[in-house]
Amino acid sequence: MDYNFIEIEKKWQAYWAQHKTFKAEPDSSKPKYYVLDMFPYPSGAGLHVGHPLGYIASDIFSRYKRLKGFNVLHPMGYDAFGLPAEQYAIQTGQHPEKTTHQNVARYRQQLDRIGFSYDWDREFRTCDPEYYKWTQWAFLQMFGSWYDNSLQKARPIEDLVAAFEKGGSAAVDAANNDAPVFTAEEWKAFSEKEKSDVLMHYRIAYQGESTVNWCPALGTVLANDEVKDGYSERGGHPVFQKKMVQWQLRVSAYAGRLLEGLDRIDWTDSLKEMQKNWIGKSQGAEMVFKVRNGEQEYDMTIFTTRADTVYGVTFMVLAPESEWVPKLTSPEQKEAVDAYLDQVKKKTERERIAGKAVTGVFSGSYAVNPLTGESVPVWIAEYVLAGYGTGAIMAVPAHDSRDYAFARKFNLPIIPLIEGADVSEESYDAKEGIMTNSGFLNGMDVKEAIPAAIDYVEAHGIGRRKINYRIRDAIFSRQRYWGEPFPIYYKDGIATPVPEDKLPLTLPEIDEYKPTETGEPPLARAKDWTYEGYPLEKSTMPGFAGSSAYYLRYMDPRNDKALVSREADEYWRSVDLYIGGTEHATGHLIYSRFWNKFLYDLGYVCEDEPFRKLINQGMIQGRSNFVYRIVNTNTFVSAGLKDRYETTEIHVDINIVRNDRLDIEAFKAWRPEFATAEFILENGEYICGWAVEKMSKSMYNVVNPDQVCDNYGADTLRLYEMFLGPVEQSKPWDTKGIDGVNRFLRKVWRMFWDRDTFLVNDEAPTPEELKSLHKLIAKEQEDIEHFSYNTTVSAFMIAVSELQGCSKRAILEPLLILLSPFAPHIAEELWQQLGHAESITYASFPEYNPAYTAEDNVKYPVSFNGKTRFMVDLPKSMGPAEVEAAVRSHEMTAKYVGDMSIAKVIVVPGRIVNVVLKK
RNA sequence: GCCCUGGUGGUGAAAUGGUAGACACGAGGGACUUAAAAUCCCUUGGCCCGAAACGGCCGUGCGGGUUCGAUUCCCGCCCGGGGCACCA
Repeated sequence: MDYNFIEIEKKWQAYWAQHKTFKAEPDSSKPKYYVLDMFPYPSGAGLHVGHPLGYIASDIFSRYKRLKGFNVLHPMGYDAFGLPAEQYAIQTGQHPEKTTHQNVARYRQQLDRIGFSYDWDREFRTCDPEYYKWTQWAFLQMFGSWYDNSLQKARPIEDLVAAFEKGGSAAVDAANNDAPVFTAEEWKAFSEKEKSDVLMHYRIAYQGESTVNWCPALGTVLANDEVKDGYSERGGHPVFQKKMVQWQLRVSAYAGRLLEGLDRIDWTDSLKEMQKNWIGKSQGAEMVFKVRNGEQEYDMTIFTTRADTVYGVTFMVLAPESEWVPKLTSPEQKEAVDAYLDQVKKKTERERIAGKAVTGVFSGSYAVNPLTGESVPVWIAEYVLAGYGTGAIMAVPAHDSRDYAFARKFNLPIIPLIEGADVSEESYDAKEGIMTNSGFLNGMDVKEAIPAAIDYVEAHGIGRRKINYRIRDAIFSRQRYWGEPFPIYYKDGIATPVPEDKLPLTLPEIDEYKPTETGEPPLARAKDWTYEGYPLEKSTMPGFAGSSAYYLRYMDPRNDKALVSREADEYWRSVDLYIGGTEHATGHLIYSRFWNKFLYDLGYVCEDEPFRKLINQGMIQGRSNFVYRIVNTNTFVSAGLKDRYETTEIHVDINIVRNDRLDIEAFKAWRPEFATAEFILENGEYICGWAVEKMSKSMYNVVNPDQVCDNYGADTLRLYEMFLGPVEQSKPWDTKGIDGVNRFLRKVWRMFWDRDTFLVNDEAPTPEELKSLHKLIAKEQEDIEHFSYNTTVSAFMIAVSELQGCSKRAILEPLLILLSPFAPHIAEELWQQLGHAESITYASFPEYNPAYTAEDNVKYPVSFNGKTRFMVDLPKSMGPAEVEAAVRSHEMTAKYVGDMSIAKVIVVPGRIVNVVLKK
């Protein structure tokens, strides 16, 4: 019998589906293990060979854990709301639901061919109403909650109302956005609308005005992580800053916990670092400066991390969008300020970043330095950001490079505060040196001066210690159709939740997916988009809404009473292993952690962090091939000779190239213009050039997993993707090595079959055979736990070549179990041929017995003055003195000693012998 | 600019501080075969000596250091990949 992978794979995929082999149910008799892949967005292009890399790794881990006796939850689904389907709908008029459905079907088909051990009964799409009901539900919970800073947790909004009734706004320390100040009496006197407006400043899901990333081309706002270098991540359209009222999530309230939680989870350093950067904690102080515009005087708060430099403040700067700008613009300067603001507003985000030109305008007002009493001018400049700190800064040009550039441009004074600092050419930003020109701080080192200055400021009521975070609240509305509708309607202008028992609030049908002529979101086109006669919210939720809690839903996907039942949540708890790309570091992985912590605060889930361990799989890049056409001809020259001619490099479809050799006939047939092509060959072959590039259609370098499954089988694909290198590493897809892996599987097959003879026998294994097997058991165990799959595959190859010719059941049975996580189809087939009625999934991982691999002898490397010269086999039981004696009398020793003499012999028992020679 | 990563043959890569290059591809040679496919065996980091050798020298981006011994640890650079970036 031959190794017919096509039939074997079909057979076992059907078997697993039919027997629900991978169905997971809570089972208190077994330890649980939850392995999750970042679910895909089903795009129209289908899967390429890079997508399954992480899926294969997680599948191997899942199958391994099952063999180890764990109850494994390994689900899959689709992140199905999003822009591409909607853009396609706008262009074609086709309902995004339809495209999404088709794409999902195609993804499922492709996934099924690779033989994943998913529990498909738990599959869902984020655009299913039964699913997004719970996205809407979570939103309503956030709408109905506020964040208590003193308890550091979210609480029901009713608690806040009760506190206001008792003590007004001063009664609580709550996260808020510029909430007004009021007494208990004032609160009681507020109208319903006024109360609602006040509460809106506290809700965790709130509506508020803020500067947002507005993308006119997409007709929607975007979250910070959806903008890259001033362009939209999807589509690459320019993005502008604009003030708008939007739904937002108070992620910033959780900044401290998001940061501190990183210490308790097993993620890579680089990913934690990215999140730390994104959260951007900085410790400093808020300080109050008196500011004066003519007769008007105000207290203006600024944030600084360098309170020690307050003696060097020579001017103040406001962000153009700051609320202080109108207050502090003097009548004489009004025209200049307006012109400046106008100019700033017209810039795209891109221009603002890229230009880095120093711009600004004087406001006409002055501020008083609270320590020196000196008066300094207040400027307006775009290098100060409205969204960070208070949107206003004290400028210390001597010790801040941005302030320095500004001072130079506008001729403002620069006062150095650190002894010996030369500020004639550039600012001295380093936090080291001895303070000078700084009153009571003089003589201190900067490191002492910072806390000393803050202490002073606090003692004199000028300011207080403050921690600022860079992370912003997440903009949560999109002016789009293909997303979750907000379960919010407007009753007399008050945002009111649709009752929970009316969820899901399903997307209405509309006839066109574009925004309306008046610029309203597409939902404005829906007939009767109202609730009990009141208008419903017309924007929809962003892409990350549906992916923020999907891992919880997998625990209990068909529950229509709760997002997840208490029992299911307490059994599965959180994701033990999460595999996905780094591109979600500052998006999904932040939002999910936030979302989970919120649900945790309200007692809906029992774990505070959703993903205990996270592995980032690398990207698989494409390996493109090129042909070289001699200019103005239809003649192509082989890569090795191309330098002799003037040529143009042309991408050639990698499907007509094998090992960089071009299939000339296929090339002629590829495109009509090449039909008459001529070739200059080397050694009778046309050698193509190559390059590693992103996998994309336009570079003709996309490798589709289906092709690989057709040619080599899913088991080979799985093994090969692992063999390619460490999972975390990015690498080009290169089919060169795939034959080796396929050869290995055929070798395994031949341990069982010689043509039509079934070879397996019941002979007792030899010590050597047991040693090979147990070395492999130990290696696989060790490697899988460390996600080092490539070395496991190598270990398999070594074991199989050592075991060549061995067809003993006692060896082959455990070998198949070891192989099954990697190459499950072939393992199942041979397992069945060994007479097992049940799937190999239910087998147990073989027990490692160190006795079989133990060596009686130790191989000592013998070094002379550090150069290892030879190895000597000595019994393990030998003591250091005996080892030394054996080495001294070894025949090779005399040769290396030569005319020198032995000064001493260093023996590290079990490790090394080093002979130190001297003249 | 700041932070994180990585740098080893023709290629993908492997090495608890202990014979660098396992394993695999590719390449070369051979066996089997009418032939091909498949399979199996040998060689394969560079240079040198040699009839041969378990012969010599060099070699893990570069320069230092620690050590009997460094791909591995420490310091200073160079280059690639990724992230953040007027964050006061």
